[in-house]
Amino acid sequence: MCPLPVTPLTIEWSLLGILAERPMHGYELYQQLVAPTGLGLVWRIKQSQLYALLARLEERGYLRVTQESQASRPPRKIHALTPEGQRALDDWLRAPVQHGRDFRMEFLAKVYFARRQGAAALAALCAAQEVACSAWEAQLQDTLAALDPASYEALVYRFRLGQVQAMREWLRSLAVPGDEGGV
Amino acid sequence: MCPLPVTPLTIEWSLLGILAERPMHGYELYQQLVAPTGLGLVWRIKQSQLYALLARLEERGYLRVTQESQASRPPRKIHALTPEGQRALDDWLRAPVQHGRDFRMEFLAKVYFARRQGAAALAALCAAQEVACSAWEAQLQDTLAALDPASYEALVYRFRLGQVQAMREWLRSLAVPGDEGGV
DNA sequence: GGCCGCATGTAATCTGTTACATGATTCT
DNA sequence: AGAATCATGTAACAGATTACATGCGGCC
Repeated sequence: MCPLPVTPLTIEWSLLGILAERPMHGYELYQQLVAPTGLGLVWRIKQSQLYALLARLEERGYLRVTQESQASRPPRKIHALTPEGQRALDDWLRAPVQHGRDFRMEFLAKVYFARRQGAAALAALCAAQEVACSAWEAQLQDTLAALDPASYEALVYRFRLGQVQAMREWLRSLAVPGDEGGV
Repeated sequence: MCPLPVTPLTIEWSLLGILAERPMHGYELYQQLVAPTGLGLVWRIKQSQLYALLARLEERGYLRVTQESQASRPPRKIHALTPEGQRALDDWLRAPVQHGRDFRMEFLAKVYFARRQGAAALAALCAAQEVACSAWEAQLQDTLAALDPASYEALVYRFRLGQVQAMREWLRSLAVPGDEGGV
């Protein structure tokens, strides 16, 4: 129904994720997002940008908005996921990230939502990501083997290798403990 | 002589770094930058953006530009560092990065230039960065100790801790080998 | 004849940041 | 009286990305 610029690719996924639990108005969503105890730890947003993103998500058909009047307060706009929004979110949640640079924010956000869905969802996500990570590692090892070990390139690849190995170790630590209960 | 928006904070440093070795025109600079054997590995730029950045650096007083006419080719603009540009570059090169997120691009670029200046410059940079990293690590350990180990926050901090530890290990590996010769 | 290399950019678009605007209510 | 909370945004600016523009010379 619109040009639909195909891919949401930032913090917008987190908005969908929060709205999946229950519909909310913008201000409340913002409170959730900046809470230092959860997602606010990995993704930040300005209040003014939030309203812009919500408008975009609505245009894209991922959200439906309804107004709720209040006595002596500005009316609230309640944002709810549409079926398309839900499906897009589910797809995103199951997919591993494809680049190391997307780990520290995007993947940690996925983990945030996967945990809320339960231990099985989390385990599936981690398994998928582990596959991706081990492919990266193999690729890095190969490239590295072909390089002069004293070159700048080799040094860069050794750095990336160390980062990826640390990611994999952390992924394994997620799977291990009796870690299914806590929020 | 202008408003001067204070801080260059991206790939612009790399432009200054390359021009510090010798003055160059934009097109040649671009070739250097995209070479897959060097900086092109960590920082990418579009050709059209390069010209915009060069203009900005000139306005800021870090570069001086002179034209060089050619027979039957568009004239070249040769960009050379000014003393202010050189000083800004030196300051940048000596300073460690202050956030983990700046490691994979910005710090690796610093290493690229520090290596060209010699083993001493590289060692100094690494030592400074090691101090910063060990402070991050201590901070993360402290925060982590105060958290419920089953919480999302703890999981995030454990991830960051792993990344920082891998950075430190890599920093140590840079200092070790007989690694002063190869460009 | 057509494409690649040389060498420069401009224009349009998109995204994010900063600052400001509104206006009632409740807290201190 | 003044500040903070609730709840929405708009406007102006800064930055990056994408696409397009120009024009010659040499190579296949």
